[in-house]
Order: sequence, then structure tokens, then C-alpha cells
Amino acid sequence: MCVHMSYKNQIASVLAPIVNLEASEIVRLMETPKDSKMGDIAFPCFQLAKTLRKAPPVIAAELKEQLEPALQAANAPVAKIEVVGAYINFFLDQAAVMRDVIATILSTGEQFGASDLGQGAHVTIDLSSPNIAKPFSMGHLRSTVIGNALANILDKLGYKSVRINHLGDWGTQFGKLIVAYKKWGTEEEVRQAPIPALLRLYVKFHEEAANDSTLEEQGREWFKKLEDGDSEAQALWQWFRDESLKEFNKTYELMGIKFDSLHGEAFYNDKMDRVVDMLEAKGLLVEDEGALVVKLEEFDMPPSLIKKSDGATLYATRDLAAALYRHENYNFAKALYVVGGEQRLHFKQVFKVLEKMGFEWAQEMHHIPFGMMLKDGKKMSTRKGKVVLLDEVLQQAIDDVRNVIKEKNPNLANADEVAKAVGVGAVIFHDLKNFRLNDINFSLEDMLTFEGETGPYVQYTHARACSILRKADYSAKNSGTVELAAGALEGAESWAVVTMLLNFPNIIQRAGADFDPSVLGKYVIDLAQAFNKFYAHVRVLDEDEAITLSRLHLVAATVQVLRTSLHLLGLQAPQEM
RNA sequence: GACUCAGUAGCUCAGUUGGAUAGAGCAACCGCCUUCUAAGCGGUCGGUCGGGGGUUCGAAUCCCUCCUGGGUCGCCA
Repeated sequence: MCVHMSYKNQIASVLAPIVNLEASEIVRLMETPKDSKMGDIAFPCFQLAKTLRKAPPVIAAELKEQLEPALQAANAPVAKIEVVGAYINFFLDQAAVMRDVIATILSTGEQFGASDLGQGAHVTIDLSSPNIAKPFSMGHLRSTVIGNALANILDKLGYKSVRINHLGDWGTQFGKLIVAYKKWGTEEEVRQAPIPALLRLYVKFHEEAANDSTLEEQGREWFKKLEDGDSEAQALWQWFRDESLKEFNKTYELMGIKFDSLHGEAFYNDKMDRVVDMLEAKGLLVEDEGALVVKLEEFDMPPSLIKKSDGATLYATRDLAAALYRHENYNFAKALYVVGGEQRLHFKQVFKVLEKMGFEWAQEMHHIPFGMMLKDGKKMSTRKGKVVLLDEVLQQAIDDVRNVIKEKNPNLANADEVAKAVGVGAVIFHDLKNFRLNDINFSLEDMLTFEGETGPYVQYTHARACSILRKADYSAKNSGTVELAAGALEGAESWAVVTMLLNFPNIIQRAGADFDPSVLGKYVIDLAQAFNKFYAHVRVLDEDEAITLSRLHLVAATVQVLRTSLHLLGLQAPQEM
């Protein structure tokens, strides 16, 4: 937990002339005490020991004497200072800070935590990108929810995100699929249940290919036909794509995710010659073993393959074309690719090729890798049919939540709607709460837990808080001005909630700077924990009206921040559950 | 083999970018619903921060080395 910059800055500016350091340097050195009983902001004096040639605890004690009058003169919101060893611990003036923070949140509402850091610049975000004709697996879930949350967070920071679903709707697998369909598939089967049928064909192809080496070759031939515009191949491709997309859209709708662009790989088919020509013109293309490559030896990387020996393009070619197209159409300030860590090398190569082409904007392209979704400690494989389907998991989650509601809140009015919001929320949050790069071992049990550090826990906390406001008829009582009655919020539980709220804008900035939604995920758990402690220990609806209203203000501010956090992560925040 | 990511409580993970006695959740055990939703709260148990060196006032955090696991390494994406 770390306290909002503005208070740190105020103290630092008072401290600066006394210790003869830049205020910014002091802010950098400041920390938050481990235990809030020790204060809200700490300044360690170890570093000063060298220049002052005194023991750190002595320095701390001396500084305290000078600081007390100086802080008072500067009218800083500091109630007292304590010295513990080499640390100077500052205790903020809780009443003043509480009023300030709560009033700010209540007046800014959903905008609390927003900034204009991005100044409206476009950020393209490549996310989700499922493969057509394959099931939407748990693996794609990660890209989808991380990318979506990042887009929300960057929007909050003043950027204009462009969500691009770079569909895997092209490539050799379509050749294989066409071969498999013509050999073992029926139109009726595909029409009835497209994804399972296409998956069955895809798996069957790989099973048969193990014994029949000509199959792979046939697959390549059909893909070449597809690229050359063969009408039969084209028709099958279009059909597979349409059916798959219909299925995907149901899932996206359930998760509440929308895209700004659905341009997938196929979209760039007619835009790749240009890239090849440009590379040729710049003299970057080299023939190697029959293929055309861009050498990247100077960067200690293997060459980037641009064209196969049979003349067909590769994904690097496509990503280069896409990068050019996106830069021309969106003039992005940043371009993010939320794609698994397995593709690290690929993106490094693509960015370097763009750099060699002379595009300095390649510096602003970032691969945002994430850990893999593992099954039994191993990578899941579509080819072997060993995938866990997202739709089934979501459905299971919703069913489980519905049972919990039946048990805990049987009279809930819109139970189905809430079950959806909470079930989906459990799955999304489970993915977002941990550091992006960690692998996730798939466990249905973990994912469908609703207690502890989970999405439903946060949603539940929000619902309970909403319930208090509803019971108290807060919106009618709230005049718009925030006055906090003496004694209403003086316990440690109240202060813990306020210091969490205070920190929200920093958290959003950090989540954005690190491209890591889990920063926000961790935060919202901590906030929910702090609020639940408050809830358990402080009675909000008191006999005294002024005290009740003061506490309601804090509850309302917490509701606001919980709700904003959940929305940024891509979860709904039901008022009851 | 080269490059890369990781190794913290039985399990899943934090650890404020080098600071105070290393923290949560789950699991186990014990408590708390006659006032705001018990999907909650409180407590107990649980650690040679993978091993070993080094850097310094101070290391889970930085450097070196070794061990273990994952990933990637030219015609898949």
C-alpha cells in the first residue's frame, strides 16, 4: 500500500531544503511502512548517513526537530511524526485527508483515477485472435481478457484504444481442413455444430497424417489453391469462417467484449506484395535455400522468413503488412500485441525488420506476452484434441453460481442475469489476478471458486456495500457536499479503506505502464478486503444521523472505486447478488 | 547446445523496482449470523525466499555460478 503522490510531494517539498535533496529524489526514497500503526509515509535516513557522517537514527531524530515546525508552517496535512530507528514516520491528518479523498471520488465518479496521459493518441491492441475452424480454447481466453482489460485501462489513461481481433482465418491449416472435409466430412454435420465438426476433422487429419505422409502434401496443395483463388477452396473457406464467427460472437457477447476491427490474416492477402516489393526495393530480401528471407544476424537473430520456397507467404509477411496498414490507418502512438510468450522471437524479428525498413515507429510496437494455459503441466494441443473449451467452462461457472444464489439468496429478482455476470466474472478474474507472465495450470476447481481472492468475492463486496446505500436511501440523503462528523470514521478500519482509495489513480497508471492488468486485480482484492474488515467492525447505519451519513459517504466512495475497477478488468458489478 | 521466462508456506500467488519482525488466499483446525447480504469476519498452524558465492550500512529483490521446470530456435501461427 502506498499513499497518493500529492501528499508525498507536499512532505517532500518541505523536507527538500532541510536535507538538501531534490524533492523528486525524496519521493523516490519514501516508502510505506509495513504496518499502518507505524505511520502512513516513511522516509529512511540511511542514505544521508554518508554525506552527514552520522548514524542514521541520530539523523532521523535531528530531522524530526526541524521538520515539525516546517511542516506546520507549510500547512501540510501531517498530524505527527515519529522516529523509529533510521526511519522518520509521518502520520497524515486523517480527518483532512478523508474529507479530501471521499469528496474527490464522489464528485468525479467513474472518472476518478482517469488522466490525460495519453492525450487521445491511438493505441492499437491485437487481442483474442482465435483460429477460425478451431474451438475457442482456454488459451485464447488469456489474450482476450488481458487485451480487453488493457484497452480499458489505457482508455482511462487518456489513450484511444483500437481493439483488433486479428482472426486466424488464413494459413496452411485451411488446406488441411479442406482435405479432411472432402475425405471425411459432411455438409450436414458442419451445419449442425460447426466448431465440434471442424475440430473433429482437424484432429482426424493429424491422426491419419501420422500414417499417410501424402496428406500433408495435399494440405499444402489445397492451401496454395486457396491462395490462388480457386473457387471451390474459396467457397469452403468462406463457409468455415462464417460458421465459426457466429459461434465466437456468442462467446464475446457473453463476456461483454467488443472489437473495433475484425480484420484477420486473410484481410492482408492483397497487401503483402507491397511489403515484399518494399523489402526488395530496400535491398533487404535475400534468397536462402529457395526461400526469401531478411537476415537479422546483426541482432543475433535467425532470419525472418518472408516467402516460402513455393512462393507462399508466411505469418511474418502478414504481420508486416498488418503493421503498415495499422500505422497508415490509425497513426498509432503505440501498437500492442497481446500474444502468448511462445511468439517472443517472432515479434522481435518483425519489429527488427520494420526497423531495418526505416520505420522509426517500430520502436513503439510492443509484444505483450503472457504465460501459457497448461493442462497437467503441459501445453494444450488442438491437434491432439486436448483442449478445454471456453464455452463449456463459462457455462459451468454460470450454473455453479446459479446454485449458490439458490442457496444463499433465493429471492434474488434477476438471478439469471446475475449468475451470468458472476460466473463469467469468476472466469475472467481468475485469469487476470496473477502476473501476466505466469503460466496457469488449468484447474476447473480453482476457476470456479467463489471465496477468497476471486472475482465473485470482489463483486460480493460491491453488492453488500450497495445494499447499505440502498437501505439508507443514500442518494436521497446525499446533498452533494461531504462533511464528516467527528468520531464517525476514526477507527483503523476506516483509515485502511481510505488509504486504499487514495492509491487508486497510481494503480491505474502502474497497470498501464507495465501493461499488466493484474496490478489492478491485486489492488481490487486488497480494497475489498479492507472494506470487508470495515464492514465487519463498523456499523454504518447508526442512531446518530450525522455519523451514519459520514460513514455512508465512505461506503459510496468505495462502491465507486470497486465498480470502476471491476469495469476496467472487464467484469460487471451487480448491485445485488 | 544457444537464447529466453520462471523457482517464495502443503497448494495458488503477492512482495511498493535495494530497506523495518517475508505477506495474502486456498487447504486443515477453532471461533463469530436477535441490527447494514456469513460468497463475509477473527484466530491457530504453516518459510534455510531452489543451492552456493559476491556487491554494501542493508539482498527475496542487483551480479556470477550451479541445479530444476517451461518456452523458442527458416519454410505452422
